[in-house]
Amino acid sequence: MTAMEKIPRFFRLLYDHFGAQHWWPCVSGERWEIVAGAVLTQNTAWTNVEKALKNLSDAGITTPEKLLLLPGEELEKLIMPAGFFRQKSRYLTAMALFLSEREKEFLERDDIPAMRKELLALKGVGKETADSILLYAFGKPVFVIDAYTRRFAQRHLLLDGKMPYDDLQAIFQSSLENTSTLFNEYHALIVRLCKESCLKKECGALCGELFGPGRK
DNA sequence: AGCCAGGACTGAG
DNA sequence: CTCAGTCATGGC
Repeated sequence: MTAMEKIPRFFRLLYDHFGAQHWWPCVSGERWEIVAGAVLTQNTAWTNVEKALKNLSDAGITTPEKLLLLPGEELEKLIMPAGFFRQKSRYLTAMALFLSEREKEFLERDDIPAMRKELLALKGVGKETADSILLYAFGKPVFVIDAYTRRFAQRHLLLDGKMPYDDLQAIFQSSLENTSTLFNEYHALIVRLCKESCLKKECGALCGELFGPGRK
């Protein structure tokens, strides 16, 4: 079975086993919290991101506009638990500046490649962060490739886990109906699977049960 | 005591 | 293009 054949089938298996995940995980559901989380989670455990997000929420920073009123030093203190706080405070400020001007327009626009380029032009926004924002904050049909997706592709789709980002993304997107709800669920299910039974980069009994023998 | 986590930037080769 | 070094905290 080819990867393109496996991808839709494995979604069914995951969905039937775990059910709907309703991502992105966040407290308020505010768009800004999703965007901030996407930046803060860069190479950082989500438990630490949650602490930073709670600090921001408690401080009343729930929109890009409110963040822009906060002195940079204060911002650094609030997000400290998420690590890399000096860079990330600048990244968040740049993002807030951008969104305070373009957020409305982004909601209605449909030219995904153009929006992606604009996000990628911001300091601190790479492909994964840009795509997470497009999918989870703006509901655009973009498949997010992260460390979990690569692990899943390597172990179960028998692909080269370190192939270029856009190539791996193209495989997923050409194997599925391009809808944000599907891409949202699929990525969430991959994360759920990895957290549940792919710890230490190896799969437990569940993976074998769902997909059959994969790669060592 | 390390090692790692839902990356991205910079500089060098 | 690939690669190492850098950034920082908290949990295990």
